[in-house]
Amino acid sequence: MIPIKIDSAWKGTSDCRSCGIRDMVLFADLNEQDFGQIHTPIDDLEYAADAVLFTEGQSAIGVYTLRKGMVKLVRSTADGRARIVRVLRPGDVIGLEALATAHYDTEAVAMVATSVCRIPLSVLHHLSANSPRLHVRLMQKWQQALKDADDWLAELNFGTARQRVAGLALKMRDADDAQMTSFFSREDMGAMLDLKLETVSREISALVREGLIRPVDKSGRRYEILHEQRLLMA
Amino acid sequence: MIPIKIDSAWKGTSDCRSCGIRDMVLFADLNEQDFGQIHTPIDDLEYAADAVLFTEGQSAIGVYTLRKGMVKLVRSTADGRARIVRVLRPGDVIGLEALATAHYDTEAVAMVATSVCRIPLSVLHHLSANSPRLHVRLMQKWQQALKDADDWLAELNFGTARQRVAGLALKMRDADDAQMTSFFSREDMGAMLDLKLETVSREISALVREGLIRPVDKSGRRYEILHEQRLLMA
DNA sequence: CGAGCGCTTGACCGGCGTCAACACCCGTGG
DNA sequence: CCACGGGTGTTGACGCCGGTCAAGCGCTCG
Repeated sequence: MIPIKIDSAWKGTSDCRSCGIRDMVLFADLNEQDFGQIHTPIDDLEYAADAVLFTEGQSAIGVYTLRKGMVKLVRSTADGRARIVRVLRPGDVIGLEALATAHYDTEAVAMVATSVCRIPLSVLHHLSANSPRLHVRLMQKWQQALKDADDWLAELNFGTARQRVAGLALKMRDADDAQMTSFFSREDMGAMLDLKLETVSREISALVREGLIRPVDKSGRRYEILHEQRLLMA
Repeated sequence: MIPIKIDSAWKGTSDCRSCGIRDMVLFADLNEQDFGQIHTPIDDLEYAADAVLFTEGQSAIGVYTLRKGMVKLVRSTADGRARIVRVLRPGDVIGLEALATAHYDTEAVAMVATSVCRIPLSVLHHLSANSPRLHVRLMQKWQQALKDADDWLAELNFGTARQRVAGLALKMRDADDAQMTSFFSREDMGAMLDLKLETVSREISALVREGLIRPVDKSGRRYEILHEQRLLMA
């Protein structure tokens, strides 16, 4: 059994008013009056790759906003296999379910060095009842999470191995540069796509050989998309 | 191309105060004051099997509560295949996403004769801001929908054909009688589990042959669970 | 009673899983 | 500076699960 890393660090409390990604996140359109109602500090936290933010079933402290990095949501099946249900990226909210149940439904693991801020449940409960602005944002985040979940099922877990890998390449494109995309360890990709790591590796090799994508590093994590149309077609 | 059935009927307006399944639904703990704020009628509707409640991308009138029957949520992939992402049962909410976007993200189709009530968006927007009781319920429904979505991905779309069919049998057990379970057309089951209908049929036959389940009708839709433990194990 | 649809079953084939060898990168220590 | 070792990714050989194609069966409903 490999010990679980909890390589994390507290980085101070956040001043959300000056947040660099505030326009993407829950607090996007709060006003001064709303901020005045926040009486519990919001912590900034950083996690190393493979660090665990929280585990499945754990009781919840707060809800996280992902500022930088990537986080995978992992479910363990009854017979012990691990399934990655989604990957979250900057601007996404982690652990929304805690608002309803005060427990996390899935395990959350940083895939690279990651920074987040953690908003206490009490703050969100108070504001969601008293700030229509947060209320609307919250609804949007729920809707986005549900749509993402359905997308993963409908687009990435349906069809041939080739279609799945191609689909993942397209889904994981950089926000700022649509030609670049990120892959993960072949094992993680397998857990996302319900394929074995050897199959993932083979399909990636095939896409490279046929000129649809091109590796840009030696670790097999970053690729350039050369032929978007042929990736879409399968 | 098979024409889409829209075999539905308006059955009057609902008096939610006396709803038979009120304790399961959004309006469970509204008080008289809350009901007083509902100024738009809530319609009761019935749909025949295969009738379409709404299509993917359609602009939304309201959010539905499923009173009786079963509804499948269907996504169409880029290359035209249909994927069933979830099946909803009595007490579930249909089309929650419309609260955030005023559009439906998936197609909803009745699988059997089904009755629903439709709550106008305006009513929910007003009440979710003014009734903390509805607010809490709404959050629970979002959380449940997201958990269901993740469950489908992690439990029913992972592993061998046998595991998937067994998993579906367990998931579709009756609410009031855990020994009984419902199946669907073999084609629909294939679209849920990412299997071909022949494979679904073969796996069901195998489970019957081995004595884990037993058919109780001639149409292949209702089965008795004889050996829950062996279904769980795969 | 016959047509049509959905379910089952069989034979065959191909894609993906399994097992294994090998390549490559990188950190460590001689 | 190179030798070594472990971890990750790639590639090959082979077998099996599930897909494909097709035939046949049993309901239901004209």
